[in-house]
Amino acid sequence: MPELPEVETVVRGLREKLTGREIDSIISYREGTVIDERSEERDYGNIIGIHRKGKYILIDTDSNTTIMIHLRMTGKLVFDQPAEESHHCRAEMKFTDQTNLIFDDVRTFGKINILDKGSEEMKLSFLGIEPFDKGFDVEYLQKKLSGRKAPIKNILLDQSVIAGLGNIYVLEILHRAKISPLRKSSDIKKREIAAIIHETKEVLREAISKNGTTISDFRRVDDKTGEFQKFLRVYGKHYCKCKSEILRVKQAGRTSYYCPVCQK
DNA sequence: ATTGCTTCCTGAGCGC
DNA sequence: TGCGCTCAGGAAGCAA
Repeated sequence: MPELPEVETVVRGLREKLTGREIDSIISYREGTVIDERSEERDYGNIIGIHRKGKYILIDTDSNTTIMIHLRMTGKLVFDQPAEESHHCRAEMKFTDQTNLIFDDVRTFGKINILDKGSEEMKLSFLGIEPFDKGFDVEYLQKKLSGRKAPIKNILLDQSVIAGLGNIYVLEILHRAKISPLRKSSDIKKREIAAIIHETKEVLREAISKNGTTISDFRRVDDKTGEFQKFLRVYGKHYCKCKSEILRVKQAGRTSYYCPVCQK
């Protein structure tokens, strides 16, 4: 499931492969996957920049256009692959030099929004802070947690609090910070908040350096898998490194994994 | 204001 | 072999 490190990995791949290419067409093979919301009809233009906000991929062109892509759970962007080789091809971007980019998405939740440049600002204004921003510090998180009765796990998953975390990384962060995902947010102590901040940056940095986590579907732009799944400590595990059994519980509709001995 | 449930969707894995 | 059930989950939308 693409979270910040996987999206960052894809963005880096896209930047290398797509920068400077001219978009000839964008084909939607499924109703609702590609949505052109621009104020007027015009060419897509040449790709001049690719970046990321939270889990959203943003592709800028010189035609006053920003292409916003969200992979959701099973979306993949694969460069230079014939559409017929992709099992669940939902959309395709064709370039004037005959190369292409395939949007493959088994569960069809992913979306490609074609926008007037700048209008993504408003659309993404609900997003919270980026984990690598200077402002992501104890003071920021303390403010967000104070008075909140929901479990810490739920708050960390909230994109309007921190942009980019998903189920896997939130659980890895809490395990490294030695905090149970069940803890009430307002009860988390200052030094524990500091641990969460530190481990968030650390886990994300490590995961990006390993090209993200592939559990089942995630692929890089060259269709290779990530490697961080080898370094997970709780997600999907049966035993903690301390030999205790990892517990599984449902929180906000998602499975949480945690070690009742290491995490308090 | 905050919280939590349902919905979208398909394929894998399991029991019978 | 094949059927039906459960599970995986990001974010929107809605209800309490």
